[in-house]
Order: sequence, then C-alpha cells, then structure tokens
Amino acid sequence: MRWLDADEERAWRALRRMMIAIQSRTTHDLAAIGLSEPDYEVLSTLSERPGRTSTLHEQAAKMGWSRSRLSRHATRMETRGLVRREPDPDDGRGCYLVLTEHGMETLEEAAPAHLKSVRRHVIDRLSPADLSALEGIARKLEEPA
Amino acid sequence: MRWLDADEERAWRALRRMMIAIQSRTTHDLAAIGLSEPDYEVLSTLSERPGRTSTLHEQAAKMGWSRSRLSRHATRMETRGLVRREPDPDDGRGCYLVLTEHGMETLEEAAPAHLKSVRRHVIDRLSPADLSALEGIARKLEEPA
DNA sequence: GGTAACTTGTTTACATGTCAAAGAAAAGCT
DNA sequence: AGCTTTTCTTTGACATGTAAACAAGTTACC
Repeated sequence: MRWLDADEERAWRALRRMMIAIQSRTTHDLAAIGLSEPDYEVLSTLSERPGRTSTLHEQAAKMGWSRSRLSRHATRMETRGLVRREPDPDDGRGCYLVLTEHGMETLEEAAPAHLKSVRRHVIDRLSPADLSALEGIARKLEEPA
Repeated sequence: MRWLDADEERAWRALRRMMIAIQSRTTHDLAAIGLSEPDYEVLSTLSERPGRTSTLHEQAAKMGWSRSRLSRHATRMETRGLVRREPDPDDGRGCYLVLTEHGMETLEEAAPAHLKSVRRHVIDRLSPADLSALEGIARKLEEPA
C-alpha cells in the first residue's frame, strides 16, 4: 500500500476544499434568487430543448439523475409553476415535462446572476493558462473507469 | 453582462462534471465498505486528535459543518457504535465525541480502501506537473471572497 | 393474438441535511 | 450577587436524496 506523499496529500486536500467551496458558493448565490442548483439545472437543460420539453426519463438521463429524483423534483417545481406535466400522446406510460412561461421568465432572470456567480467564484480567479490547464485536468478526471 | 466565451464555457462544464464524478465515485467506493463520506470524515478527523476526542462544536468547526448537522450525524454513528458521547467535565453545556475502539478499527479497515479510491480516481490519473498545477488552481478557487 | 419481459413514472420507507427555536450552562457587566 | 447576553447541544418541522416495490403501458417473440 503506497500512501500519499506530501505533494499528493496537499493536492487532494486542496481539491476537496475547492469542490466544497465552489459548490457552497454557487448554491448560496442561486438561493438568493429563490432557486436551488437542481432547480437551475432542470430549467436550463429544459430550455435548450426544442419546444422546451422533454420526457421525464430522457431528461433524467441527460442530467444523470434517477427517474425517482426527477419525478419528485418535477412535482415540487410544478407546484411552484416552473414546469408542468403533459401526457405523451405516443406513449401512454410517458409524460412530458414542459417549461412554463413563468419557468422561462425565472430562468431568464436567474441566468445573469448565475453567470456572475460562476465568474466571481471560478472563471475570473484564473488566468487563461490556468483555465486551459484546469480543463485538461478535469477531462482526465471525469473520464469513466 | 459578459457571457462565457467558448473556452470558459468548456472549462466550467468540465469542472462541473469532474466534481460530480469524483464525488460520486469516492462515495461509491466508501459505501462498499459500509461508510458514507461524512462518516469517514468524522472518523478520520477524530482519529487525528489527542485522545481521539473533541467537543462537538470544535469538531463541527474543524469540518465546516453546522453543529446541528454534526449532532445528528453523531447520533447516527453512536447507534452504530462508531463514536460515543461523554460529558465535558469543564463545561456543562459541552459534550465530547469519542472515537470508540470499533470506530478506530473501522477506520483502519476503511483507510486503505479510501486511499486506493483516491489514487484510482484522482492522483494516479495525473502527472506530477498536473498535480502541482491542480493544487495551485484549487488554492485560488478555495480562497474566501 | 398471447404471453413474458422490459420501460416509465410514481410512491413508500427511509437517510440525511437545513433552519429556527428551545433548554441548559457559562460569561460578561454593573 | 444579579441580570443579560452568549454559547453549546438538541430537537421539531421540513426539504431533498436513495432504493425498492408498484401499476400501467409497450415490446419482443412465439
């Protein structure tokens, strides 16, 4: 068993703290405008679809969520008027998730704030060289297996 | 409002996917030996203390948790016999959290598996140069403000 | 057509986190 | 000392995630 040497240990700890910091800061900024990170993700991925619509399972797959999670979250967002469900005429089991007008307006209001948050906490802290290095490293780490 | 250019956008997306991947993989590996990420964090930070002990609020501060969260988590870990509470003789409000023998054994069994997981998903995927660059970038991003 | 196997979305039971407020104890001030 | 404020832990109410079971619809294969 080879333990982490000092460099590896420092890098791993810094990485952990970085992930927690980014997560909590962007979440906090979004919360200030009444959305959670998952809310924002649903709204933004849905808005990129033709007709602002997608079946639940397709949407869940695209976001990497369980169907159960999306079903629950959709219900919560539905009660807030951000999305609505519609039956799928081609598949009696299925069900479309549709971004409502209110959902679209909410997203359009939230997007600049979220962008500002990402800039402030991430992008604007790094040089172009850092950013490019980070992208390369992130790609190596996100790879499956 | 300045939007993200193509490079920034790619870097941000890669970073998000990276964070999710690391999180879910290390969590998954720990779960295989019966511990959650928070469990492991409590056990390992507690084990580094003299007497394997710490007051709840000190421990919470060290981990960056709310006291409420730690109190609940400690209760759950207590029912599993991993830690136990002891009154603080110097402060009637306070309460020590003590790593039990079973908690220590569990940690000693989990540590190599967790190390292997970190190596496999992070450290061993990166060159020493990458690792050093990552540490520098992470330090910039974790900085407050 | 008929049946078995799979998909899709929901739901139940539970794990885990948050916030706010309660209760007890300590510290600070006069 | 006496009173107020703070600190520490816990708890109630609730938000949100998972895994497994379920009902209903679709598909595959004979």
